[in-house]
Amino acid sequence: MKDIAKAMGVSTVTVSKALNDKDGVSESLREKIKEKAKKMGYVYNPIPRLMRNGTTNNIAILVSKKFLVRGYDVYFQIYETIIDRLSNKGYYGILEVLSKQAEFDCEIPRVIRESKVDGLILLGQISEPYLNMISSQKTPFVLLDFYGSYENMDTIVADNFFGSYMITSYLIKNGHKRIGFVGNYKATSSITDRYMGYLKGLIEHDLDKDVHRYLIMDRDPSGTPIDIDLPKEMPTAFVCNNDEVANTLIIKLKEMGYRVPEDVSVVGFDNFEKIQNLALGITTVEVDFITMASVSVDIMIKKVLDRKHNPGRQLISCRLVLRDSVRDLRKEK
Amino acid sequence: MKDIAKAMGVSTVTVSKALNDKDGVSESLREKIKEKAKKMGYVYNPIPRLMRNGTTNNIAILVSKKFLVRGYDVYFQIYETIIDRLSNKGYYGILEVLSKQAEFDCEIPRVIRESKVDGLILLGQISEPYLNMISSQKTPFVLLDFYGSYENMDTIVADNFFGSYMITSYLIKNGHKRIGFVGNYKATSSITDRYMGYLKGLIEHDLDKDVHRYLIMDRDPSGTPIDIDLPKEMPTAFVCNNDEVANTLIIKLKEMGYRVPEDVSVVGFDNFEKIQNLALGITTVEVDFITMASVSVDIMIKKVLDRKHNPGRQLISCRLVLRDSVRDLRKEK
DNA sequence: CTGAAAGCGCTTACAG
DNA sequence: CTGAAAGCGCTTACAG
Repeated sequence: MKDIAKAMGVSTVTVSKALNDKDGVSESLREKIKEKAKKMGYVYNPIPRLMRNGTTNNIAILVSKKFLVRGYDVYFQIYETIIDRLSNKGYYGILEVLSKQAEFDCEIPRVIRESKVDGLILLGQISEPYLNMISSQKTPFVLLDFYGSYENMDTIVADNFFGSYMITSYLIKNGHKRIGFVGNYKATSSITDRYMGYLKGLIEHDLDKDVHRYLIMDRDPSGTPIDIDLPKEMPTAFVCNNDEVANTLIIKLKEMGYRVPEDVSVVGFDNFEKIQNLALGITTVEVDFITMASVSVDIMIKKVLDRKHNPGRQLISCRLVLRDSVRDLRKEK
Repeated sequence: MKDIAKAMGVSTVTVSKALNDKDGVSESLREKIKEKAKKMGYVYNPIPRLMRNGTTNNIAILVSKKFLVRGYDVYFQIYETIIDRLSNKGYYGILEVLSKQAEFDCEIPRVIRESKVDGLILLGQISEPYLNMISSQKTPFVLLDFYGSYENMDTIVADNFFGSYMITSYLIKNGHKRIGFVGNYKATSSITDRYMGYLKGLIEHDLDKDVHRYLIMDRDPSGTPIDIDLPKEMPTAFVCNNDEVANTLIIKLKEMGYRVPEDVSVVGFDNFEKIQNLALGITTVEVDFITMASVSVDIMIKKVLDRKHNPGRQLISCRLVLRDSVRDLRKEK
């Protein structure tokens, strides 16, 4: 800029105004300055501006390593959407992956330690102590795809409770009475809510008596996957906490000689496309990850601009997707 | 910093030295200053330092949207590794996704336009005009997982040629003589090289006569997937340009009544774990994406630090992974 | 061991 | 319409 000013015989102030399309320069001068700048190969340096307003234009996305599962890349899809949305709003996204150890030690994320970002999107459930550490920092943040009993936290989640209630009710409407649930409801708030929705469905129809018999774990409380153990007495249908587990279950059932849906019905959650790349289409609940990601970015940016912005818990609605993995038991009676 | 200086009755220079563990402060003073800083909730602002040395500490990862395929997230895996490696080296990664349109228009990526990064990792093949545009910018860059006939470009690729030659030779050793190739060898340099390795294998054993008959497209030249058309006369084995296509092919063959590997053998490429989540293990070539990602980061940072660093084309070696999708035709003779 | 001065490259508020 | 002055928050080279 200084060079341009010198070359044109004007001040840097004028150059700055010209290049930024601000008032205070004549049109003809502006044109000439812009031309000269291009000719001289001038590249704008955004750092000083950031320094003035103490802002970085970066938003961090903090995600626990345990959620980055190969082949079931729901979170990558969300991440991509976040990046896209941030980009549209003039921001940049910086991904920080949280190791188990770092989460356990409540290590301050590097993006915060080094003041690299204006805000933080926490993608996927993290431990409460870690969350407390984050709250004690000054950086504004939102929770995406999980929540806790925390007050005043802004979080964006799918309406898991209602979605699960819907699909359970659908099974019941199709004549199922013994319905199992696959998932460790203690692992994340999403699974808890899906379990609660399932329970509500059962309770409404007085089908909850033997519910504990049909409860199957798919991971330990920390989220590490474990083998699925089928119950001795088989239900006629399973509500799985996500499509991946539904897929694994179907493979397992087939290995054991059960046909799906002829012998056992199976429903999933998420409507994750690639998993559906099977002979059998899985009936599931569609989670609108795109909207979730977009809303989280919008809220995040509002919070960056106005620290007092505090919209609370945002629920994104779900939708039933009917496919071929449920048998209609009514027809046969 | 100013506040701390005032509160302690020293200069900001001393505070700066104390907090950065630089010489020129007595140990006792340093301790006191650090304590005070913590008490006052001081957070370091990295921007001014960046301004001084005109650096951002950010590296951009530029990837075309067409490579972000759900469920076959090799590039997400690479991206994650890059982030991790960058983090270890004190850098941050910023992802920019390139739309088809932006690539076609040779739009300058936003990270460069806004001087957001010190360097650029181009992940996955992009058009030559686009690459020319990138070269004409001042930001140093490396190519990851593709290359062209370009001079002086630093690129990191798997040894696709040799890997494909290995697995083709393996098929031939197992008695196969009519071997097909699945993949559009015009789509990316990786597929071209895999095709060339396959051809070399055939040529060495004089099996290349009817090679065009067994060449099957899996995508158009721009990378959009197309349906696989099986040849009228079936070969005894297929070399697929990646595991995903191998998987699709196996499903297709099964639908048409062929058994794998009893009737037809199929091999893949990449050794992408999740795709292997099938009843049948696919014999394939393992591409060491982790090393590729790490090496690309190392080279990138060296280039940032020294613009003259120019190591050229780096080949990362591949490894055969034998599983169950190849029939040994020798045994039966 | 300590600090006054200058500077990183830009912008803003103000005076002319 | 134009520009001199001050400042963003830190660091470096130098003097004391």
